[in-house]
Amino acid sequence: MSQRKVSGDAGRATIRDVAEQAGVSVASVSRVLSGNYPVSEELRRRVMKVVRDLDYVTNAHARSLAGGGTPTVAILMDNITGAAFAHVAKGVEGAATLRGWLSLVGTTGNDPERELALVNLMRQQGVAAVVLLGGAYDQDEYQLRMARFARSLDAAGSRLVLVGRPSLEGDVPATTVDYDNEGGAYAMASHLLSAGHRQVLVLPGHAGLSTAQGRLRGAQRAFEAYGVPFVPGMVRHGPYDDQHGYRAVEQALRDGPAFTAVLAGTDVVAAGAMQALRAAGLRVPEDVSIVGYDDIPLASQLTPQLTTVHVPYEEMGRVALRAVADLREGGGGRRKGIDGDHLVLGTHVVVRNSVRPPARP
Amino acid sequence: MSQRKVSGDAGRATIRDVAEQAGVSVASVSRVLSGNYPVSEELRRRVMKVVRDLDYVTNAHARSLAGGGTPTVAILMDNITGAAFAHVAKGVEGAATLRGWLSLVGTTGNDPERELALVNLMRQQGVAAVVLLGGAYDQDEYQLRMARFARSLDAAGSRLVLVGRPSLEGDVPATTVDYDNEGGAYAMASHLLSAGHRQVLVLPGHAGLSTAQGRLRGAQRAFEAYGVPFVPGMVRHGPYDDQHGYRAVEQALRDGPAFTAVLAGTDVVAAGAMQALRAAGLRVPEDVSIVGYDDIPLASQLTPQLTTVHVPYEEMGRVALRAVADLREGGGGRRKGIDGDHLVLGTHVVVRNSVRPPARP
DNA sequence: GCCCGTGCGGAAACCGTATCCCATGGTTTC
DNA sequence: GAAACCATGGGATACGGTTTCCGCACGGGC
Repeated sequence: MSQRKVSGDAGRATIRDVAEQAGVSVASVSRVLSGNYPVSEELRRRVMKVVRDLDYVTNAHARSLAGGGTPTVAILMDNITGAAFAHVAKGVEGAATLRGWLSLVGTTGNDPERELALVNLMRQQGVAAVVLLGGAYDQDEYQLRMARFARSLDAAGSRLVLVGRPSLEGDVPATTVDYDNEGGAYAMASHLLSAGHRQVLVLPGHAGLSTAQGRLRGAQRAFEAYGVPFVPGMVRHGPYDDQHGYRAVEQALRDGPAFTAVLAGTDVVAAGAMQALRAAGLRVPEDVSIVGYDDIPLASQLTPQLTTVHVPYEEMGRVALRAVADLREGGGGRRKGIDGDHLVLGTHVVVRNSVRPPARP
Repeated sequence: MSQRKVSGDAGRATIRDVAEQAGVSVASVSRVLSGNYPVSEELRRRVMKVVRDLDYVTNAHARSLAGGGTPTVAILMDNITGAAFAHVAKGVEGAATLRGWLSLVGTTGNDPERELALVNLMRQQGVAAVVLLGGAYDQDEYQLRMARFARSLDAAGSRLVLVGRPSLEGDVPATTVDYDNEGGAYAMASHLLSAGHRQVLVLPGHAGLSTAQGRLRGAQRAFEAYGVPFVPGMVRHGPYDDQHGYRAVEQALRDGPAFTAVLAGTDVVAAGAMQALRAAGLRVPEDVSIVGYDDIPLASQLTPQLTTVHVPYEEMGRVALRAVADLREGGGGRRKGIDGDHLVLGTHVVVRNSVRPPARP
């Protein structure tokens, strides 16, 4: 009676167990399972029967160690419950699954420490790519931190992908997938201006956030293009949540300035703004027009349905994954600076029912 | 000049590189890093310096293989973008991160084949637990399939956790985390009935879905308790999306029967219903009352804010992870049938502004 | 001054799989 | 008929860690 391993004990069956029970060598089992080596029909049958009997699955860790293994992509974001992020994640995950890749998910809660810890954790896992989602605060420090991440991942044969974040300056091994944030805001503001609005309450988001800054710039440019003075006092910064939308509108209604339209930084902010207007007895869009940004499902679930900027979040996720997959298959040669490092997708205004020309007072 | 490995080549540094450069043995490096063995301060300093210099991280696959490794939990769901699922996922992920666990995510797209493939994939990964989210169709076949999954995972030292799904009959090694679905529906329907509504359009969801069935049963029981006949013709089955809510209401308004309130199966369905009512020129709640289920953020973003049933999704996620973590730490002894295999969390009605007593015609 | 206990570092045996290299037996070719 | 060849299967090794077992050096107590 051998000391090796009590048959039928807990824990999973190994390839050795299969080999032993089938009366073949370990190498043969491996070959049957991976199928990249000619084996006789007889051998295949014998092995597969034992595999089924033992309900054997290969150990992914061992396989990875030995060189094979399925590639894994890590998705890191602030918060899974954000609709926009969730759509990007869906895009990444879907594209990953399509080519047999695995997806890991981690949330940073907007904490640089946790971000660092997670990137390191992913590096340990030997992921093929780390996808970082969402806007960034504190630009200068951000650039340095990301550059470190990028080089560190690159050294480990992995790749940093920035989605919806500012791309990196200098010669940094990273891929950026972005959308025309400022252009979308420009178009959205133009839509309001061309409807005749001149007094627009602007809620771009948190002042330090890169996406908010871009959306504000786009709006400003539209005002300039229309020759309408852009009054800084009409801008209210704050987080991307409905409470901020509510409070900002509530306060503006109480303390001024007067406005005939609200340009919200996201659909969620617009939802809050809409509630505040209703609470004050104002009708949308008859009394006040309102527009959002992102085009998440919420936008079409509100009444009236929200005119907003469509951002192809899910496709950004797919594109991000495709980019790293291509890079990985395209050959190991570092193709620094080649186009494909920075992809920009278009945005467009989706016209629904939340905008009307301003009422003549 | 050794053939071993060209220093500075691509690929990550190994523990051997660190040992060599620090002039110590591999074992010492391992001991410094895992910290479960006394080492001198001098050694620690020397090793850590090289670790930083080389930007070394341990190889998680190798570590797992050797016995250690960070536990991983797999979250499998239909669709990441569903708000309710996302909250559960957040709960699981948060609790996992809290104890240093990793989270894998996969989406099944409601395809049993993909579910099977994913469960196998997770088994290969050696995950500590597989968490399956969401209601189930086709009860009898579901029971068999899950029982197989459960046993298969159990044999591999892993654990199946069902969240918001029917629990398994018989002696199956699985954990279920559920909420009082039927009770919530009972309370919600009672709320409408006690406000005086007698003609209620019921949109419970897809006829074959376990959650929809529970919500319908709860509503029925409430009608019985109030002595109000439950008219099957007032029930409209369909998917959990806003289009279904819209169409069902639109059609009922056109073809009858008459109703003074809508009992929607989810908040999203309620949002669609609300739109249809508005489109028909009816006011909510003055003309028609409406209630939802789930209490996702959407519920409080609609106007009027939706009265709905709060389901503690995020906590369910946390509870699910805690359950498997406890099981794993509590000792290997299979404690079949012990309480803790089936956890049920409470639900409660959240009263907002979408219900009024019916207008006297 | 010797002995023994203690503390720490090194060598080696695993973990489970993929793959390289070689052995074997039968078939083809000259 | 012998040599070369093909197809197939087995043994050994590498992957990058962790951990056990051992031995060495050092210091204190008698």
